[in-house]
Amino acid sequence: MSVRITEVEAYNGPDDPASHAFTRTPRSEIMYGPPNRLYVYQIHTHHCANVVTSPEGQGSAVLIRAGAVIDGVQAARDRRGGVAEHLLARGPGNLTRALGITKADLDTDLLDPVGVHLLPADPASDPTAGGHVIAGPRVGVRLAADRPWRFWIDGEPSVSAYRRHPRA
DNA sequence: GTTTAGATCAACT
DNA sequence: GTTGATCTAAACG
Repeated sequence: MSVRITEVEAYNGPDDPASHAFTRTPRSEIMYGPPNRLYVYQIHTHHCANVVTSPEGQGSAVLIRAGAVIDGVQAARDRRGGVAEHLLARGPGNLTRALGITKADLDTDLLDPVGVHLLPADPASDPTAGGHVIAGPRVGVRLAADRPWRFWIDGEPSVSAYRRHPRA
C-alpha cells in the first residue's frame, strides 16, 4: 500500500531541544547516521516514523505526521478499523499503524524499494501537485514550541489538527 | 546516565 | 471515545 505524505515536522540536531538528537545517545545515534534511513520510536502505545535527512554527523530528521492513502485502502482499514478514509493515516501514530510500521523497520534504507520506502511524487496523478505548503509550530512539543517547523499541504483533510502542549 | 514500559490528560473527533 | 517528540519510575548496561 502507499500513502501520499501531507504533513511533516522537522527536528534538528543539538540545537533543537524538542529533538531526540538533542542529546546524542545510542538511541539517537541513528539520527546522526547516514540520511534516508528510517527512525522509529515508541510513544504511549504507538509508533512514530522519521526520515533521517541530514548528512552523517548532523542529526536532523523529519517526522512523518500524516498522509493520504492512495493505494491499499483495504489493507489500511484492516489495521485501523472502519474509520473515514482521510483519517486512516492522520496523526503520526495512526500513520504507522495504517502502514504497519514497527520497530522491526528501524534503520530501513528508504531508498531501497524493498519494504517501506520513499518515492518521489507523481505529478501526473498527484492531486496535491502544486498545492500550497504552509509552515507553523510543531504539534504537542513542550520545548521550542514556537519554531515553525511543521509543514503541511493547505486544505488537505488528512492533516492533523494543531495542539499546543499544555505546559509549553 | 539511558532506555523502555505504563500511565495520563487536554484537546481533539 | 481517541490520540500522543509527555511524564515518571523501574530496568538496563
